[in-house]
Amino acid sequence: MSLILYNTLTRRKEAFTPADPARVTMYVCGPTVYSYAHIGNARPAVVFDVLFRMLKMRFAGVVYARNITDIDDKINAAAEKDGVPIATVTDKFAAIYRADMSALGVLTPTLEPHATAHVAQIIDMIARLIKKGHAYAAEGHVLFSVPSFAGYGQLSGRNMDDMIAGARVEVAPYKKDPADFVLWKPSTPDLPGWDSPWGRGRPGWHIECSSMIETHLGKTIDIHGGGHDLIFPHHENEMAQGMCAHDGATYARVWMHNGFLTMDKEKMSKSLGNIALIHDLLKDTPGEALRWALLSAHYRQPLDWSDDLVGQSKRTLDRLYRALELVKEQIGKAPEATQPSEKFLAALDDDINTPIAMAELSAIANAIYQTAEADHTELASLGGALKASGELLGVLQMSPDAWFAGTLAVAVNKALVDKLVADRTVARKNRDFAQADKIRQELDKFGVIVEDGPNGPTWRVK
RNA sequence: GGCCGGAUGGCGGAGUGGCCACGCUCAGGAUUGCAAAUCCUGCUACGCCGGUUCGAUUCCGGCUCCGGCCUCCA
Repeated sequence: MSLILYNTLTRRKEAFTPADPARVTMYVCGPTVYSYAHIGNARPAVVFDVLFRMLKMRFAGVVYARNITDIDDKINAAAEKDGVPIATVTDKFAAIYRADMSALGVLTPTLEPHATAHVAQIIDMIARLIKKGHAYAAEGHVLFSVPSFAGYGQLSGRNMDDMIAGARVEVAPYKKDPADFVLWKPSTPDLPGWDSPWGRGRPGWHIECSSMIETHLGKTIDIHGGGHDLIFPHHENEMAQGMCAHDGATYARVWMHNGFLTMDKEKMSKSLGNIALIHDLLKDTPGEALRWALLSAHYRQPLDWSDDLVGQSKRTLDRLYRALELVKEQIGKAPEATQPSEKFLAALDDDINTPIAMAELSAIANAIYQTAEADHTELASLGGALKASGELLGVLQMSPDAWFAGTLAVAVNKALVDKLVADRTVARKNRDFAQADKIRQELDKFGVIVEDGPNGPTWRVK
């Protein structure tokens, strides 16, 4: 089986073959760090994390870069509001972003380049674009000349006439063509800026990514990913810059875009106010449950976020963890990850079909429940496959004990729960069921459920 | 206006020209001191209208509705 990926550029599923299997390159547009990230921001991070895991399993070397945009007017605004340097804002929110991603089981990318560390390279790339006749300086700005690149519009499937007809293109006196976009813009003395041949200023958004890709990954990368809303103008512009700087070399061999997370059927966005911050969600939901919810729909489909979705995800994982717990009880130790099941791999290989992959996880769990308790070989085998499959998806990585105790309110003393459960066991031995039920009701107040199994009682958080 | 997606059972969500997705929820049964967990059964799904076909949720045509991009945006 080979890996099949949908390519936005060709609008088809294609077999994926990297240019160099020893160095597969992937770049995904990361966050602009000026405030807390919402769960919609997490979708690309989680989706491409799954792809990163798949690539690592398959190829000898994978270089995955996810940038941190730390030059941006919104950052400037936030810093000015608090009267602090922009680094204070960006350092804070970059750290929070990393913590959020970690909680969602997202692996650290190979590289996390910061725009501020690449200003020299950005200036160099802009200078080369000017030299090649694809950009021009005007009134302290440098603009990319869209008409100079015949291939403009191929990614987003739009042509210049349509865009101008849309009449939403910013008109500025220094633009030679209304579609030209900014590579460098001047900074007033109160704004952050860097010296350049065109005066003190700061880079435009699109050039940052092109430059960081060139610096770390090369002229042509295998996979470029990001949210669907980045296709135009961001990725279209990135591609134009990269191809023009490199005499037409392919910029990205495969373009991938995830669909949106919606809330009440509308795109989650700060301006609409329909957002759920990862930071807040993690307060009462395990990261794996959020991750499961994010992967519950195919990555190119829209996904409507709701409390109900999170609840369903949590309960589904409960059942999978219970299967792992059962294996552990029967064979006497936690199963170790072996190999993901073939069906599971086949599902992910087909353009990262996570819903089918997740169905396979359930199938393995069902097989565990239906396997004879004495068949330790089979149980260990199934448990190992479940664990290994979960690993590729980035779930089922906790011990069942930790999972079931995970959301226990901090205020509740774990030792107290254990004591109450022990007291209840004594009551049951004495056949004092009234007392036993009373204790159970007590535990229920903490959200704790006691289950009487063949090997004594266990408890978990609802 | 231009470009691009989507419409599946109580909910989430795959997929397919004819047969079971899968998960969650709910109901009934088995089991249990009672529960929970587990097992069994059920809740007669595929936006509308035509067409092709022995047969369409799946292909073709038309329609309606919803969403996204065209401006910072994952």
